[in-house]
Amino acid sequence: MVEKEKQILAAALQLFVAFGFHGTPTSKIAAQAGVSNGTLFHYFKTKEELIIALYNDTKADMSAYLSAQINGQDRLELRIRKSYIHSLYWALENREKFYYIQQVHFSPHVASIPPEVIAAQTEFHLGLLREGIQAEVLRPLPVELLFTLVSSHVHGLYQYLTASAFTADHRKTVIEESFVLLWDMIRK
Amino acid sequence: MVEKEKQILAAALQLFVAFGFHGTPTSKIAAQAGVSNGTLFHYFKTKEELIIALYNDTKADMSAYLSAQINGQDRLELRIRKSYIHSLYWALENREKFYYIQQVHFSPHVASIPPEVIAAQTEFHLGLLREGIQAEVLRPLPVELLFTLVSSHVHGLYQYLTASAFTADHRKTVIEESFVLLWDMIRK
DNA sequence: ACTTTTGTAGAGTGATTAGTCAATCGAAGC
DNA sequence: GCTTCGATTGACTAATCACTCTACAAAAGT
Repeated sequence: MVEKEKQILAAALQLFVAFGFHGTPTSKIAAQAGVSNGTLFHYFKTKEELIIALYNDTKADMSAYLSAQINGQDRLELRIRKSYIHSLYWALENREKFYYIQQVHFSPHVASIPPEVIAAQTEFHLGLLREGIQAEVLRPLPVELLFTLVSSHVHGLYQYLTASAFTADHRKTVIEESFVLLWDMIRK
Repeated sequence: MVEKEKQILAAALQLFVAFGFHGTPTSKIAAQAGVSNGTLFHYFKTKEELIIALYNDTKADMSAYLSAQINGQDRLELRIRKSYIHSLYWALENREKFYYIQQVHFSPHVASIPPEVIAAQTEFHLGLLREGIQAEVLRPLPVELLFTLVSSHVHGLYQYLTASAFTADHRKTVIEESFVLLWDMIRK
């Protein structure tokens, strides 16, 4: 049954986010997932392996969502716009997952993730930006700089939107207006 | 002796950043600080208290540095500019401390920090921005939005500058150019 | 049918660790 | 010199937790 594996991952996500890595014993994860202690270790050899598997699973989830939203036929600005806006939508709809990714990044467990795995995940976004520079749509800055400017914009907006309770409508407005600010900053 | 307390905080900073909260036992902190196990618990009743004390100490350090750099007589744009640039300089010169602040933010320990303590620390920056909006120097956006846009810009730049090894000169150029981008985004 | 593999359970274990405590030390005041 | 009291020590404890192991059940394969 792959079912149990998913249950374990779901339970781990909830508990890790709520209580941190140290604060959630494997026994509690197993209990919350409705499986025995031994079963957890049948699917994940160590707690560390579970932490990393959950990270990969979460990242894959986000990537899949983004890919589904963006149409390769659209013109570049629209693709960048969609990539920005839907990153935010995904984050807002999957707050635990979005938080978990950052939680892993600020923990010693990042060291266990092969750099090429992390690189692969940003490749899509870097590609978009590279295309923009080449087409002289975006400022001729280093791609990595553009990339961090855009990602931190996303993180900032996320923080702003989750700090207060806005209506879905107002959220949409803020997100779209914030893209205009971002776009004016990076466009040629 | 206040000396020992400082030694413990310094040791804790190094170890927490290198191995995470769970990964560093209090015994190792005491050893690295050159004091006994009991002494550590004489100064900090619990490990949690040590974590929080280190957080406050670090934040105070940053605030003191920033206050010293900014002259209340300067005109607003210069004060904002200095606040941006020196935040980055401090972060680059105190990477462990800067990292630690974020590490705490993505851990369950944030919950133990009274919200008003966190608020007090952002009050200075919010004040600058409020002044800018009132003087019609900055766009009439919600201050909190402006604030997160600026802070995430700082974080993004920090990440970019630490990911690769640049000369001090080149770093200075990038920081100054990035402020222009930011300023164009937020100014009226 | 029967053998093999795979999944599941949960009690058990060895190691680790936060925090305690009783004993000493040393400086300051008298 | 004596007393007091905070600082300091490090052995100790009680609890926790990651992980193992044995036993059993259920599929899958033949």
